[in-house]
Amino acid sequence: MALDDVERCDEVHVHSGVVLKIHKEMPDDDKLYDLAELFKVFGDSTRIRILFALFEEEMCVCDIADSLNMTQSAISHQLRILKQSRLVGNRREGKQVIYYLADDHVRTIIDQGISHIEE
Amino acid sequence: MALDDVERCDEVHVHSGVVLKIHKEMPDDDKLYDLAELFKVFGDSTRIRILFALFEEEMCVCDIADSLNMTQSAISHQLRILKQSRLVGNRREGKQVIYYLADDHVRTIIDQGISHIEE
DNA sequence: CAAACATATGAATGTTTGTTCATATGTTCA
DNA sequence: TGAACATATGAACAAACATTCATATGTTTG
Repeated sequence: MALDDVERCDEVHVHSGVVLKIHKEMPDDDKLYDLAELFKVFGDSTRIRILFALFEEEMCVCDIADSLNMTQSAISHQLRILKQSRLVGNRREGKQVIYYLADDHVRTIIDQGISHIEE
Repeated sequence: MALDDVERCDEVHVHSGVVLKIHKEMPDDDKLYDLAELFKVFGDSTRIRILFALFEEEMCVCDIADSLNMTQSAISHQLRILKQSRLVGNRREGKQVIYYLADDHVRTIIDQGISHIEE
């Protein structure tokens, strides 16, 4: 589909200078996709609860499932998603796998979210 | 379902002190739900693109649709979601409705997201 | 090596969600 | 007031998703 296949409002209302600037500042599709994917990960309360749990300290899967009162399987599936987006890391310790927060962005993003909803 | 209906790992692995602390620090369900709902809003590339457009300047619905090369209806549906979560505001100016960013959290959250994916 | 434990994963299922299409609401202007 | 324009919205549909269940993989220990 070409760029101009879609309806337009009157020329009066479209300021082509701005439209150009928007195109210029807009990240490319890959980056927009990655960004949306990242925020999607925060968009589930189970995953947010996992992150809050890991704010306290690193933990094995079973401890997380226990703290959140959910099944091991459900938690494991969600940890996979959190790990794919590099929000958490893990390491094996014997039979267990220990998960931990990957970096500080997690906390900053969640804190900003909280201050938004608390306004 | 009671709190202890779910499987547990060996007592050795559950540090009840930590579990208690997690329960203490964990926001209540309403807040977790609201937080997840908020991030869900960021979890769609169309909505992110709308926010990027509004970073440049406030705009009417038609200009946004135009800049993003999408239908008025699709944009309008998404603006409704953005407005519900108070990320954007709007005002009517004659036939048009002008949308604008509600506050700075939007920018901070997106910037943190970008720095995470760029790491 | 076998049993027990901890975690991961594939398939199935019900739910949520983004877009489209048709149409309704609201505003201006002739 | 009626036609034209701008926006909003409900219904429908396909795609994405979270949990469950069954089972596989990996690790320790007797």
